[in-house]
Amino acid sequence: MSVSETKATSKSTKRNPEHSKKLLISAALDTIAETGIGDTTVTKIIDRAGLSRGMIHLHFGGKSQLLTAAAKTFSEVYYQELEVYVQAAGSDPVAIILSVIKADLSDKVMNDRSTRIWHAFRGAAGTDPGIASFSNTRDKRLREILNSAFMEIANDYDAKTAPQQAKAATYGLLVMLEGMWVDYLANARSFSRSDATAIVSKFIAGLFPNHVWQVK
Amino acid sequence: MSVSETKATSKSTKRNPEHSKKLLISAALDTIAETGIGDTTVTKIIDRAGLSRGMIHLHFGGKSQLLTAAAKTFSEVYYQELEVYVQAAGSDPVAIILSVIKADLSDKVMNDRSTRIWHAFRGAAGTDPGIASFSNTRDKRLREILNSAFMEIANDYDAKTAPQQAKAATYGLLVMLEGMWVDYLANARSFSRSDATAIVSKFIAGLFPNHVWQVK
DNA sequence: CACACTAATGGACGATCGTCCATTAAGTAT
DNA sequence: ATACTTAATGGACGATCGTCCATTAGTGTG
Repeated sequence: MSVSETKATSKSTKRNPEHSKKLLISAALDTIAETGIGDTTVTKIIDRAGLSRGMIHLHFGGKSQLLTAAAKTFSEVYYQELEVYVQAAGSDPVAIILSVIKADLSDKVMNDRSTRIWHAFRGAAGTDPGIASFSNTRDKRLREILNSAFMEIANDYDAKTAPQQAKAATYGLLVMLEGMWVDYLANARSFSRSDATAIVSKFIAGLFPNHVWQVK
Repeated sequence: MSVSETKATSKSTKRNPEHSKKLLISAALDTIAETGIGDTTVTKIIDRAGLSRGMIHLHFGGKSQLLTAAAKTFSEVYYQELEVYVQAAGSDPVAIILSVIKADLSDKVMNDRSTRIWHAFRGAAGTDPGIASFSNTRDKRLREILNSAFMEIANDYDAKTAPQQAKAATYGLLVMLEGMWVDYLANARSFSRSDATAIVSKFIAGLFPNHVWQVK
């Protein structure tokens, strides 16, 4: 019997270290989103996870290592989600850029929880080196994707100044998206994804007016 | 003797409640910049201020009230500094907008200390209502100034769509500046004020190409 | 000089922090 | 069944948290 098991790793009830780790990371991220990093305590985390007090020290060695692991997980989830959108865009540079915008402003990527967590980790990155390394991942990867796409586009205007134009466009788009995350954090209730998307597109269109920046 | 006193309120050494309050607020802001709000303790604050333990409770009633007062002070300082730049710009809408950009990216307004404090208060605004009220001041005032200036400019292109254009330009510029503060926070060492200024100007120029967006 | 007022002090309080470990319990091998 | 391994538990520990207040000391008035 028991030949068919839906998941090899999910025994659900008893003795599952891997599941416990994930539970702790998830509970840590939820707590950070709710109270910020400074007010995130081991008591809050283990209460939310429904586990016992010693688990954090057992599986991660301490609270700070758990938070670092949580930052890593959070960064990876963002990156994976982004990649899905970019892959679906194909090879057209305009489509790629629009897909990044669409992804970064989607409710799956940018929401109440993620903006709060992101904000907390950004603040902690100045002090905590472990968190800082994962905090920069997003920028780095985004910058690569956008810059190469903008380079291709800028070449249609003036090949000589294309590198500078692409660099400026990349930076400008990145800070706009970054600023919109902050705006969402501050005014989540009144934030409009469609308005945000339209305005970013309008700004990009001002730089490269011969291309069609149609958001679909 | 002692007819001439440089400042009426500065006795410097003994018994100066007003000076003590300012000292506490300043020490609180420094501590927030260094460790974030969650890790800001009364011990760190009074150590930095060089005052005794009971002063916070005596002058502010508690730690949280001190932090609220600190947020208020910080917001006011930013607002005052901004006003200086805007007033100097005169009545030309382009000059006003450029002055806001210049002010927001100046080393006096945007620096290591201010970006960290701002970031900390932004994060706390979601939980602490007292801090939240001051946290929104910046956006509100900036929005008013920018929107009326952009309205004037947009009227030179198409009076019918001017309100929407102005609104979009205002929002886009605000999120760009916001994003640049975050970029400064994350990468203060490599951040270039001149590059940032040039790129913002370039984006705005893309929206209103008939105007001259010369940064001086 | 004596008195009232209040800024300023710093230690004590209970609560809560993160860490650690002796103990229990579950899974596996012999 | 027995021995072994290890996930999981939860209480105890010293350190530190914010608050509070009895006390000290500086200032102005009679």
